[in-house]
Amino acid sequence: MSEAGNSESRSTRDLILDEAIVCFADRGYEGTSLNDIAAGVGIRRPSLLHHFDSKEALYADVFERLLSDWLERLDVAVSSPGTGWEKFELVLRAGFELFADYPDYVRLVRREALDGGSHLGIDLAGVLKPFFDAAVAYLDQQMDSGTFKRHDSQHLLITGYGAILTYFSDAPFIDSLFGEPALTKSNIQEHCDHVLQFFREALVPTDYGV
Amino acid sequence: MSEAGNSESRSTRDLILDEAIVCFADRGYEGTSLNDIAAGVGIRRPSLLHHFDSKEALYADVFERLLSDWLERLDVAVSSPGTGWEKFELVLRAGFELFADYPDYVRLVRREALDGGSHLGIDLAGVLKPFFDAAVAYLDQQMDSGTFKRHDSQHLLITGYGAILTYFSDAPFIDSLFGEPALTKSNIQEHCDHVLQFFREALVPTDYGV
DNA sequence: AGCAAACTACCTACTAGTAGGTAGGACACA
DNA sequence: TGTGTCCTACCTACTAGTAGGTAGTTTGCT
Repeated sequence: MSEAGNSESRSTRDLILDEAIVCFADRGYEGTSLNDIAAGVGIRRPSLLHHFDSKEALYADVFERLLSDWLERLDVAVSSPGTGWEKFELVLRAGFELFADYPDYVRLVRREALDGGSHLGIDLAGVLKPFFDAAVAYLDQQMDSGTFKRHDSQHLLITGYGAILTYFSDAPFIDSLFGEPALTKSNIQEHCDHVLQFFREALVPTDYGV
Repeated sequence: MSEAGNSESRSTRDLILDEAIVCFADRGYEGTSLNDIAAGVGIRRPSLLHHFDSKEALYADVFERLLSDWLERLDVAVSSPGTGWEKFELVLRAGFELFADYPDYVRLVRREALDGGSHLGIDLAGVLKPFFDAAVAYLDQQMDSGTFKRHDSQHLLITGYGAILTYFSDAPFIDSLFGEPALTKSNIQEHCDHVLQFFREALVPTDYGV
């Protein structure tokens, strides 16, 4: 979160946003009623609507907060020093860390990607496209110089996006397949290490070693 | 589909199931009303409820049809001959083919995985777990014998699951990132080839060649 | 074959309940 | 005395599901 502090120091508006994220992530936009959110905060629906003009406006604000959090951390990771595999690993680990901190956000984004952004004024893909394009350019450059093995950069990124997001978004499903909770610290770490090993073996030429 | 024929040869019940799949995949369980589905078929809601006891029963039937379709094709692919990478590639390609045929099914499963199976009597993960366990055993055996490089089989499968499903479930989102439709025949083929190349480089030891 | 009972598939009209949203009053605090 | 925050009470629109009725077809009996 951008803000810190216990529930008493946070404004009602922030408490509503907190609760809305959980509800929208859990049950989706249509599956969540304003009554659910208001009840979670401990107020009535009309009081909630005093802080937000409408359900759509609340949803948009939730998403705005999410995106600003993400872009902030993404910027830090992307603008970090390092080259080749080192940098790639750093950005990927930052992504994992981000998602591990906000698994609710991940499920929200997944739902939005599924719905095609129909609830939103803002265009999720449009906001992320510059980062996507920059990543494509970076990968192409690494492949041109021989630091990375040749792959289709766009498809590679989508594969990575899917491999990482799915672990968080489909956690309840993976719980059942694994027979143990997917989102424990150690299991998240394991999956992160696995994805990194996987990408390294697919990307880094063998004569470059580790 | 299990059944074939044009819309006139299909029973009303089947037409309802067809429409329900599209609606549930598009807008989710909560976002779809029985009026939407009935209107898509060209009948009234009460007539729809003559064929299905309730909305939940309809949803369950949709899922039952989906699962039987999937398991049928999965069985064929899994029980195919072949060893090592060949077999792995065959099963993966079968999965891609299946998803390409029924992108709506993929989005439905994704939504269900997100919701944790809350709408369903049957347990999606429970049905798929035997296949998952069999795949884990197969991979472990390949790694023990040195045919595949060592990875965590469970995490490897989840990574593959995510990499493949995401391309279909998040297609509208990927459309925007790519700047062109993701679900064209050629783009699906490209992504399939990419994922296979990716997995081969991560799995097949270099001294085994192609 | 002819007739009647039963069944199928659909309809309109309704129920009870819930959704998002609004109007206006109570209360606290500056 | 404002101003901000909350409330109750209400609205309209929509939801899933039911009641009851009506064509048309199928079935069974003579």
